[in-house]
Amino acid sequence: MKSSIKEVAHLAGVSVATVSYVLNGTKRVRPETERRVMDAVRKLDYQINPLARNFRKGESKLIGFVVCDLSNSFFQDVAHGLETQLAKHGYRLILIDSKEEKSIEMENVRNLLASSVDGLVIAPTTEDCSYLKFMLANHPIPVAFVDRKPIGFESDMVLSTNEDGAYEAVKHLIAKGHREIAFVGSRLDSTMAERAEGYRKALREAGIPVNANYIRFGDSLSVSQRDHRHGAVYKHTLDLLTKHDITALFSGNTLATVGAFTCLMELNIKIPQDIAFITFDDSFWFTMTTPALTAISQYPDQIGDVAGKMICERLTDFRNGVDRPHQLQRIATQMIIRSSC
Amino acid sequence: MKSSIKEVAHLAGVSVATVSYVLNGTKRVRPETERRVMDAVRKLDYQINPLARNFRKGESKLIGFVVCDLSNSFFQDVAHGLETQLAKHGYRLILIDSKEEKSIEMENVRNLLASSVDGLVIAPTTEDCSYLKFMLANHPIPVAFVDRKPIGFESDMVLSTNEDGAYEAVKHLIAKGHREIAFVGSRLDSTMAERAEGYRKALREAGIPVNANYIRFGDSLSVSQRDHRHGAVYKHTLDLLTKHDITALFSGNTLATVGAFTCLMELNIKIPQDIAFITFDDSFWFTMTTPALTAISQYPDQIGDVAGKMICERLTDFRNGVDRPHQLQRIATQMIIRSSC
DNA sequence: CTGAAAGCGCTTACAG
DNA sequence: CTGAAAGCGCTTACAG
Repeated sequence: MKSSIKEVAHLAGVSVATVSYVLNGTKRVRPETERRVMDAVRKLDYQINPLARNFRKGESKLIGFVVCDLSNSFFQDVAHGLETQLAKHGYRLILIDSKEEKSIEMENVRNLLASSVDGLVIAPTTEDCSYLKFMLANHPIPVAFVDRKPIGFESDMVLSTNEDGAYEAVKHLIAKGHREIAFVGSRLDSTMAERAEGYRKALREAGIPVNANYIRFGDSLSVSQRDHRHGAVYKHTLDLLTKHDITALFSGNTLATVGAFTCLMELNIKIPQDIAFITFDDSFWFTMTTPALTAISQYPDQIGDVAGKMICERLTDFRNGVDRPHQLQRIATQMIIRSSC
Repeated sequence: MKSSIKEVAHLAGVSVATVSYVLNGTKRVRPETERRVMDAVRKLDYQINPLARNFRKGESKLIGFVVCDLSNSFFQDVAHGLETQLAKHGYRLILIDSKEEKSIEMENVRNLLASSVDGLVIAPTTEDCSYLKFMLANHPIPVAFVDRKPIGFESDMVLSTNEDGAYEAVKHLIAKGHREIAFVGSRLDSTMAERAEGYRKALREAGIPVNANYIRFGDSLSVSQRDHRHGAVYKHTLDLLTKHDITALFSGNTLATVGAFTCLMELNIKIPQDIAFITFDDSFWFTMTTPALTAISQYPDQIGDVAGKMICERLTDFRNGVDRPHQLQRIATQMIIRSSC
């Protein structure tokens, strides 16, 4: 069975304190002593008991990632980048899905706090995150938000350059001669608002009047990509296509693209001949459609990576009692031109 | 700050043992005493310290899921089902990606053991899992395998009905009049072998000779779906299409479909007119292609769910000292007919 | 440079 | 039905 520090100490002929010191490098010991300890460790195949250590140090080495919608591959990629970054610092990731329900998100945070995670990364379902003020009142731990801006709770954030990316997309459309450009998003939240702002900015700069009727948002009742095929965005697209004279469509995210593209397919509208199409966020299957879709690519694992760094920095700050102001980092997007515009 | 069981005991005027008993329901106490304890708990907003409890009980309440390829949405769905099931039993999931590298998988298992997970679910990168015998020698914990059969280590498994599903797919093709049917898989492993066997069985039953040259497997050098577009399966498909007279193609998994379908698109081959196409495993984007793809759907969250149940049963078995034989469960697949055949 | 000892917050035989 | 106490395996002031 597993051996403990006591047996190591006994075999090495030293105290448990000394064993702890050499194992953690937390105090200088004589080289000769260190050798004896390490020999004993090897002989017994000793491994530190993390349960005991965590308990003693009052940390779990666990970071929770509360994701608004885990079926969205964007967040899976964020999780991947986050996990990799955290592993470098000896932390593990616990992933948990909120299924776009605020109540589930709150429950998730509560559970995670109850299992004493050392930090939290949150992709919030909605902007209102004031509940965190209460929940974290007694156990202040670092929190970083990704993808969406919270309201009612100040903390670190990492987001894509939503406005710039959208601006670039629409500028590209305008350069191709389009003036009747519509924007569809799966739902109006802070992120989609930023993208809509980039859309407006590009139009304004080109002297094209902004038509409020060309800007459409869905509801967010459903979370599954399957359901989005004939969801609110599908209907908006249908309306835009049949009752308005648009020549180009800018989709605010992949979820919206699922609905918009399904509509385009069903109406048998030729892209880019009949309509130009561009979408924010890239997915690997955008090359398997006919035509392949031009997209503003985000870098989700970079977002996760940066969020992980922020959390780890905060954690060492906490230990050292330093307190830095919250920061917001933006990860640059990039336009990938394919065949849809 | 956080209060401890001692303060609760003090406030309630009882011993810490009693508090522990009522909190855990582990011994009968007088209703009156229980009330006093619960009052104190409420007054202090006391929450049990899981770090201390885990340490004391020698468990972490953590289950590790070591995934051969986390970028594959199939496994993300398995993880989702697993997580949901484990949560019901008070366990949390730690997800970790092996990127289809055996050495990373072994490293992951080692790390997870070092953080003392209570159980392990593994989607192995390759069949050889004999390393587990050594790693688990000193800390025997329950292990369940998903999706792929291991060799060299006996444990519980949950797999899809690969042979039956493939058989059904090929029978469907035969019923449509096809006789020159090729099979492509991303890589030859136990799962793909089972699917190939279903393919052969359907042919044999229909009296169609099995042409060994019609069965192709890729290598597994790359993990990313993007790279599979022009990977080994792409080349096999190109060869089958240009040098052989096949009329139908059965793809063994989504990764293979990425390569095969890309090839079909690039050669501008009309599906199903020029060639019929069916694939094992379903993905939501199969409705966004032209045409929509007929698929043998798997139920990954059910796989995860069952694996979770198995682990939890083993865990209670361990505690009670019972030892049951290992079991293999199969989750049924279902054919979803769309427009590609 | 090293050790004896306290203590982290629980759970659980054991005694009454 | 309840409590006093041991002990899980570490880390860390403190003393020498």
